[in-house]
Amino acid sequence: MSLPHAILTALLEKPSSGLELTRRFDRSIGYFWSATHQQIYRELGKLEADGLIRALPSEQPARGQKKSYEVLAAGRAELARWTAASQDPKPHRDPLLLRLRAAAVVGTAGLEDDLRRHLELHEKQLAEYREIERRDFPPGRDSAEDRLRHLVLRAGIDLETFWTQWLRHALADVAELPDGEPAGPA
Amino acid sequence: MSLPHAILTALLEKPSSGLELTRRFDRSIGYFWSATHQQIYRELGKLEADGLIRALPSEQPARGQKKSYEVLAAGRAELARWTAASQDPKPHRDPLLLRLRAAAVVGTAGLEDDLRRHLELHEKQLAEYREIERRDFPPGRDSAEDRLRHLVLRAGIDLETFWTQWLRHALADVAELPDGEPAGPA
DNA sequence: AATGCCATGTAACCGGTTACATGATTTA
DNA sequence: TAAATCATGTAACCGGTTACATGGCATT
Repeated sequence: MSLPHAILTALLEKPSSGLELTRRFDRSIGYFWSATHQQIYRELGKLEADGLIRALPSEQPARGQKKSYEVLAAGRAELARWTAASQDPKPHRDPLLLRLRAAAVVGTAGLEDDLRRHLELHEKQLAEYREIERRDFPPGRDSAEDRLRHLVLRAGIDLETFWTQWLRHALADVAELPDGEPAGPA
Repeated sequence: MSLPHAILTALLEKPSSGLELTRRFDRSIGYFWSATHQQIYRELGKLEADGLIRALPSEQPARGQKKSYEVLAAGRAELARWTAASQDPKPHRDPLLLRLRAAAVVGTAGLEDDLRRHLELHEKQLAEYREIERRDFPPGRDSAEDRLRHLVLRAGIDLETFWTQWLRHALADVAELPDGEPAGPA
């Protein structure tokens, strides 16, 4: 149940319409919690029905008309409750690691290209994060909020760094392996 | 669409019944693709209907009776196809990073305990991975299959290492921040 | 008037989660 | 024979994904 809280956070940072939220999810928020516009509109409806947010009264509510929302006191309280609540980490699900394991059984033929492609994507993402860090977090000045936001960005940078390094190892290993399937099961 | 392929891989490594698969998912496979027994039985039924696996004929198929499966040629081919196919990386979804971002808005009160708990869980997982590495991958000997399996385990070790380090940074930062909510929005 | 974009939605589907049901086998 | 455990399943739900629909506004 994280999507409503992601939206509450985004709306507290700045009241927005559904489409504006969608764009912000495509950018910064989506780096660790992505959402499509369909999800966002659906969730905005629920949050409004639950009394956690409200539409800004200025605009008339009609189809095709922009409708902006702001967080109510109950919404802020719910977000604070959720942030402080204990939550178990959900298990990973990584198809790429699964494919490597499958390749140990059926062979590595065809894998190398996609590993290279993934490496490029992660390198691109890493560069993007580093650019954000350079722009938004110059050394020296860090308020309380900045400290936390920088910490989150650091997680993104370190994760992408890990993936690029791991993929380089993987490519080196796969390159010197025979293409076909290995010997049968033990 | 990774669950069926995770099952095919597991069955190629060793033909098994549904419950045996469930246990193997709890152990090694589940480290990067978890599944419950309900999912597994459902998927075994589909895979059998699609002609990718078959029940071993020895056992009688009755409720409460063990039923083991093996992979057919079509199943192995499908797994090889999937392993080689290009697949886009799916976007991350990490509630913990989201909570940090929310904490930048509503304050860090109550967060510290859960960060500590997560740190302990990741340290435990890391120790488990390292033990597996010590036991299954002694230095020196690595066949082709071993090389790939070791690579996957290395990903687990490095990811857990990242998380433990990041959580220690996070705890240090949160500890020296005021508990309450920070100043209002810009 | 036609085209294209902005903005908000609806509907169907699909995989994962949770709760529960049922039969068979072992052990007290 | 009662309880516990092994083993296989069914059903309802829920969040995320994909495809499509509709209205308003700006440009040509």
